[in-house]
Amino acid sequence: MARNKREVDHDVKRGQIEDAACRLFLVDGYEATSMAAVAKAAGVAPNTLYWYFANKDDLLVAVLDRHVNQAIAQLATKQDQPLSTQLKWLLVEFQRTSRLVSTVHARMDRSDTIRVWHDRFHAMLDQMLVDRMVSKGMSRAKASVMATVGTYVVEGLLSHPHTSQQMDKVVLWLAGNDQL
Amino acid sequence: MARNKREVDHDVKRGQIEDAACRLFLVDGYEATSMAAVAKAAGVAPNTLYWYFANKDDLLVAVLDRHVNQAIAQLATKQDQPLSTQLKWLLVEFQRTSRLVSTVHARMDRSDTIRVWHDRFHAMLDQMLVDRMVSKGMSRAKASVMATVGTYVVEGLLSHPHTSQQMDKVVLWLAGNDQL
DNA sequence: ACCTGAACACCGTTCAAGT
DNA sequence: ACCTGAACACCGTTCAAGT
Repeated sequence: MARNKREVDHDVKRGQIEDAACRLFLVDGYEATSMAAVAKAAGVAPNTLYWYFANKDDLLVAVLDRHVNQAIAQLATKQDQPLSTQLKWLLVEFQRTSRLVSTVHARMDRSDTIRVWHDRFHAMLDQMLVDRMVSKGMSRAKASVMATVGTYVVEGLLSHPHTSQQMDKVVLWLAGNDQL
Repeated sequence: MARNKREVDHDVKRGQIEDAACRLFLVDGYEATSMAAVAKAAGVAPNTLYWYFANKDDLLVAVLDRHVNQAIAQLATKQDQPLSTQLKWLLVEFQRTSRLVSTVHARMDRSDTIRVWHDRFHAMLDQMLVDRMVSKGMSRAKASVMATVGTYVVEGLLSHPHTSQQMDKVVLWLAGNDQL
């Protein structure tokens, strides 16, 4: 008897649950965060989550979309800065979410929802990268290869330990070679 | 009252459990395979597994070592073949275990055992690649960067869907650029 | 439409007891 | 030293019942 039934808008409450999940998934990781923990942080009973999300993977997708949309929005404000700067900013930005990258790959073949999201994300990223390189004068054939290479190198850098020097060297090579 | 106590050697039985786990982890994936399923396939009670392995991650490490040792042994017999052939063989070989690659990355920060194994594996692979490129006349500085790039591109190819044409193009670029 | 307490099936792991 | 049945704590999810 308090905050239920229309006292709070559906989307607002859904957003509050996403807030809690967002925070916990980043700090503790997806697998280490139980639905019970998310519910507690959001101030609801565990099963209430299932009114707003079909399952835990669905909640993950909502969290992922938040991160991606935020990154895209912030990147848009940096379009006129040098490309190496943008690349480095993107790396630092995604480093915070590197655990989620691993989680997505691990859950892809257990959850259709996650696999669809993953494939869509890569299609979008790939198109973005190819278009940029083509507009810089690179042939579409080469741009296609370099987009794939660039994506996987960044993913690898994110999910493996590195000295910042080694990382800088690789980013430098990438920026020079890709003509991003 | 049958196959217990010294009737079967410790290491042999441990190997039989690894056999079962190896098969199930590849077919169903690590997370989808319960310890109960491994035990059943090996013909023992679930808790018997814990006499031979400290926990599920320990069992995974044993399975991973099997795959790696097998791959190294087979690769050794191909040392005189062209490098692009070797690279392609390695890709196909590891493609069978691509789910385990994702699993290792996802479990790294929950399990010390897995993280240690992962870091060791990359150190070994990196040294192998760098040595080979240096022996082909590449500077150590460039070889270091290219080893990192090559490793991550291969990891990316393994864990993402691709047309075989796109994969061939990237491998070709890699073989040409790396001077592996 | 929204929320909940209680339950379900499953999981990795442990324990006490056996040989 | 090796093996087991039974139990434990936890998990994602569901159900019946409430407002």
